[in-house]
Amino acid sequence: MKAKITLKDIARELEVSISTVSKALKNSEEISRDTKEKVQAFAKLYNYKPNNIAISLKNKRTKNIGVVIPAIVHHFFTTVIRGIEKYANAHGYNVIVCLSEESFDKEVINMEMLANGSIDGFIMSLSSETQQKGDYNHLKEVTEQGIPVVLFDRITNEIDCDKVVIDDQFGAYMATKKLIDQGRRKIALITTDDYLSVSKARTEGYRKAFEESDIEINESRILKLSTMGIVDEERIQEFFDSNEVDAVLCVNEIFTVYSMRLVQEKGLNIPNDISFIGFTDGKLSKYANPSLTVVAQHGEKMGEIAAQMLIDKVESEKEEESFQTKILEPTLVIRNSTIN
Amino acid sequence: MKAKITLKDIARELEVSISTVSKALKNSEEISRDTKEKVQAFAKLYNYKPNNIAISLKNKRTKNIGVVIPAIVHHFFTTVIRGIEKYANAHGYNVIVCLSEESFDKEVINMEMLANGSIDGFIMSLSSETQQKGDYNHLKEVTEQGIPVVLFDRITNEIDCDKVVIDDQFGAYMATKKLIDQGRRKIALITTDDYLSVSKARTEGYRKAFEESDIEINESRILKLSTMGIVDEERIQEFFDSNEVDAVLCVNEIFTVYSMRLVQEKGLNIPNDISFIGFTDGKLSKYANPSLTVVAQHGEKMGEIAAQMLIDKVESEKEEESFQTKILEPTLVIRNSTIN
DNA sequence: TATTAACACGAAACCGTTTTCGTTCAATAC
DNA sequence: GTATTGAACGAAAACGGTTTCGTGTTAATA
Repeated sequence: MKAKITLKDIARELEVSISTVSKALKNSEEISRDTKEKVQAFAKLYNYKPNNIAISLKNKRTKNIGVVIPAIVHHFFTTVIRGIEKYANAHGYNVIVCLSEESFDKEVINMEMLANGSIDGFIMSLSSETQQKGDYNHLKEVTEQGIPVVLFDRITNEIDCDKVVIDDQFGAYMATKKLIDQGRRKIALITTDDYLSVSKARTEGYRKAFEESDIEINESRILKLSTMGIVDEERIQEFFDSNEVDAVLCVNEIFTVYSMRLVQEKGLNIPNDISFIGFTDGKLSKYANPSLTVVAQHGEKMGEIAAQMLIDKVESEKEEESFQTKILEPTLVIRNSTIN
Repeated sequence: MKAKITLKDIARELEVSISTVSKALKNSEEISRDTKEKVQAFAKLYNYKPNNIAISLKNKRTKNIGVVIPAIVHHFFTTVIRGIEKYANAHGYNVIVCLSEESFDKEVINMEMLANGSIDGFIMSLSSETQQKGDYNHLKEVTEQGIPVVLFDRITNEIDCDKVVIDDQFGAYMATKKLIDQGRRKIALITTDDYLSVSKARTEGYRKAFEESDIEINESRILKLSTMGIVDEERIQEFFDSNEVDAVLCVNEIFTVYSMRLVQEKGLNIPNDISFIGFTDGKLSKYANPSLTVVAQHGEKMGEIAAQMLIDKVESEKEEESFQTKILEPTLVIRNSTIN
């Protein structure tokens, strides 16, 4: 086991000072050509690599980004991580991922762990419990300490920071409108409780499309399910047993594919008897049978933008308190669960 | 913006030395009750939290685990991350995730970035390009430096370290055997090139089941696809056009669901005309239509075990060079793509 | 010959901790 | 009254770098 070599080791071997070695490796003008070559050759030979921790301590910069998300098994979040990774790595940053598992406490603990020097900034999406409680003190604390934060997807207006979201309301509006235009009138909405910022916006978009077309909404056609844990299959079953619907808009992939299978088992044909539109352009949608028409959220893009915003803030010297909210346009990906 | 408070700040305010503050906060016997109370109260008031970076530098321990995986959009890997996170967080460790995107170069770069002090150990699954090249020098280097490594799923025998895998051969054997027992004889295998350790093992299991039942294998029923990029839909199409099969074993979810839709479009009934078994018990399988019988890999469990093995090594003082390979048993999850 | 400037390098502070090893002072023992 | 002990605290080194500010040497200039 050959231990890592340090500046001190090189200095000792070459009988120069640590400062000289440090400067020589940085190709400083101060150091003679001879010495530089000697030091650099030696460093290369012994595969010297500076210790990141020491550098972090000195510059008060870790080149690490903390990402706190509610879950990782949701396709949308994994695509966002991918986007973050992509941009961050290209700019020399590492990504530390922490899962809140939709729990307020875990979110707080994870942030505290990371906030004490481990990272230069946060990219996060709020846990549903946090949004339900409406308690954002942990976020306030880090921003007050001067740690930049970028919120994405599940955001809050109570915190002043950069944000990236898609226009969820428009996405739902667009989808609902399409269903209406195709002559559907009994359009169900399967969503989650309103405290989730995205679900609320999507519900609004759904309502807006109806209002604009002067169609009355049948409130019993709106089903609100819990975000926690597994899908409440029984409630979905009941819902379809007791409601007549000719189209369904769902706020995530799982709700959609599960519902689709249910109505197929009842003997209905998709999309002839009933149309489906989901949110998130993931694999479930792509490989569903029939393949699913969805509102694409462009998670990877979102991740890249979030990373860019964060790194910009981290690397900008000035302390301007100007925050922006980027709103991405969702797009409708037409597949076979709607009439073409 | 209130900046983070340090030991020095506390020391100055309270007119004691830094050492005293440090000891007081650790409840050292050396410090008088009075002073301890004073210091602790002050620290609490100003929400003092020690700087992780400084501590890392001092103890040469970061409490960070580096995870390098080929991709994150595969359900299996996300479940493993989840397991790692779970165990790691419970033991005070953070998880730094890096994606190699199946690229050898990215794998090397990521490891080098992390190996210079950022992490205490690695948990990783090899990129397909790495397995293809058979070049493991980057792994050798970190192990020689004394950094513990745990390999999972896609492993190599050329590196001495702890490993966690499922018994892929047995998994494939079990699945194939089941199909044979149900009277299927024209069983196709859709897999990837043999350089992927897992694919190789699965192919062996497939062969073993045939040998044991004294059935000749029709080599044209084995389809090898690339791991890179997207699914080669054309080759799958051709394959089914030119081969007569009554059952299919696929080494991942995507291959399976795509093939299923294809044969359904050709008018075949699953599972009556043709059975399907896939690998990985993910959402695609669960929500496919019909729901998919799979060989479950227990990714979360795998992640937990990997994290446990790594942390054990990291925290064990002694330098015993003993490595173990944990082999998890896969289980067959029976759903509706096979005859019950 | 004395002054000066450029050059090449080293000493030391610093980042924020931990920890070892004094040191001071008062109380006790002899 | 002196030596010993222990309690309570501080100084300083260490972790591994970066960076500022000397400093000694040499060569060019006055």
